Amino acid sequence: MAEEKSLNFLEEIVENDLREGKHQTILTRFPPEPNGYLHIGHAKSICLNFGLALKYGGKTNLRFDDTNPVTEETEYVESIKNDIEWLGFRWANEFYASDYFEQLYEFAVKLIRKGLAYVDDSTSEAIAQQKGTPTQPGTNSPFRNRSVEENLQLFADMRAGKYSDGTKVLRAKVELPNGQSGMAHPNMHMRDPIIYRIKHAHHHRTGDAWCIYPMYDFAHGQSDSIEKITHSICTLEFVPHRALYDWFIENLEIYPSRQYEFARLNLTYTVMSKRKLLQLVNENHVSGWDDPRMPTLSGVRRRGYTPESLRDFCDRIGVAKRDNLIDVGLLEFCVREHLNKVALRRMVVFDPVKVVITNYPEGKTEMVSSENNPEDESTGVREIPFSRELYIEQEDFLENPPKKYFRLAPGQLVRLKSAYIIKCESVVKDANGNVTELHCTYIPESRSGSDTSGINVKGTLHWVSVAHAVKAEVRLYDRLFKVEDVADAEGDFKDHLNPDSLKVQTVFAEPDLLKAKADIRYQFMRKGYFVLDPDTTADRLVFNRTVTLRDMWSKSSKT
RNA sequence: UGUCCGAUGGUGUAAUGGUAGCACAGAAGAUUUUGGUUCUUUUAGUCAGGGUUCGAAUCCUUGUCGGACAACCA
Repeated sequence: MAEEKSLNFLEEIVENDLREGKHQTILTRFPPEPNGYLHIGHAKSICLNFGLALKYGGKTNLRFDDTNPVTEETEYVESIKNDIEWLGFRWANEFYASDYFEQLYEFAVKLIRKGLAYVDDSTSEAIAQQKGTPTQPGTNSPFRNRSVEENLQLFADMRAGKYSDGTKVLRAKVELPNGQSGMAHPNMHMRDPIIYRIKHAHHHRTGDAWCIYPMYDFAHGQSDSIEKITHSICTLEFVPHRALYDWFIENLEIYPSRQYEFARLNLTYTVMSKRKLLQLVNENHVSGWDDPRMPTLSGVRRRGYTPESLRDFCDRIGVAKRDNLIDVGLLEFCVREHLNKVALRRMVVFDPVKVVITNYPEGKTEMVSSENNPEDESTGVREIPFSRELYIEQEDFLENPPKKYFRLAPGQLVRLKSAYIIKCESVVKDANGNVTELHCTYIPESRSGSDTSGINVKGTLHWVSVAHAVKAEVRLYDRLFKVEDVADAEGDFKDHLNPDSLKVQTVFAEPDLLKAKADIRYQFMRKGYFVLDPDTTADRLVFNRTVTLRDMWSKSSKT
């Protein structure tokens, strides 16, 4: 019997609605504004909206919330669609809030007719003034009591382009239950909110057809309603908007979509706001939106994260209404877990020291075979050239090793992965005392697969044959920020950038990596998971480190 | 000083009046031709006070703490 996973609060709501017959099926939507790139926080929302529909046999629309022409561009539309598909989801319909401009306009007219909206000539400063503060009630606009006819005419004139930007707006006219002006509403959003503003701007889809555009509050809920979205799921900062959301639906007498809010994702050692990410890009702290250190979907994709691991992550973090700060270690766990199963093992030496096997014939090369992935036999084996001169990692040799050091040391034995057991006989140093070569002997009968030596060694090292080594560039990434909770840290968030978040080095790889492909994941044995970067050219291989391997040794040896 | 939302191990997330569980992280051990993987074991929690109840993480109440809200942004 499979253990049943408990439901999150949204699943409970949906199951209740279905059980009580409130809905026969559910319809959700993912509503990005095309003014930036998607990040992991959006992935949580995408997995939630699409996941809920998938789980309960419903559908999900992709709807671009494109009501502000000055910040929105088609370029973003394309990247957003690409990211959602990459994550593995398919939308039922591709819609745009701008598809509904005409209908939204009619909704506004209806509100005016009902005496629930008015054209206001106040300046934006005056309107801000009228709003009051969270602790003080607002005051009425002097234009609040214009007649329906005048408002109708003025609003039509706004649409017709008779007024310049900022000179007039359409405002909802909210009344309190006791008949008093809504400007005294305890919820700031209910204090006669602006619902249409004049912007003589070119829209990415409607072009110059409009010079008035609806505000978010007058577009989102109505768009949900038009599409008959059953569950409109958004983040916590929209909680105070819900009263308005419902107010419009009620007064417009349209399909009652319902809004539900969950806590957005926060991750340690990074930032998750479009504004801050944009700043990192514009000020060249990163190479672009797809810099592998960025939490954008394009960034983590380039970094080598898989859609599977991201979906798993979103599944594990859960959904609730309390603020949270997820340990980025959980994300790393998810990607390691997936990559461990699919990545092909390869050997790459990062900081080489030469090993000369003194009893191995000069000029001889033999091929040893090694499994591509011990987790998946179907991936088969590959051949690796072995010869007299090899590179191993500098850190795999210590002249004076501590007690539980399983690697190479004078007189000590180690296994070279998929090849022979060797013994360190002597150390060659330069004038400065730096180790330049290790002279070793190998045990011929210890060959991998036909080992008759009877010797058991504790350590196994990766290596590459000097004569056959292929040079490559690796880009090693670390956390973008030095502090766990960047948003909570003192001062400007950029003060906390990690200066060592990127290290580039040239490494020596086994020749098979010449055949590396962008869609194949690799584990450089004992070093981490890597993926080919698009910067790769015909004569330069470039790899991004997705994540390191879990490393108990460095952890315990540090203390 | 207002309204709204929230508070469970280090981090997340369950338990819906009846044994506080799971995952990550941490620790210990076993296996291992990756100090990886895998497998055992293990540390650690209900914000505080009062109340209702046979019984409270859960209900009531007061308080404390955290967050959101005053863009012609979404």
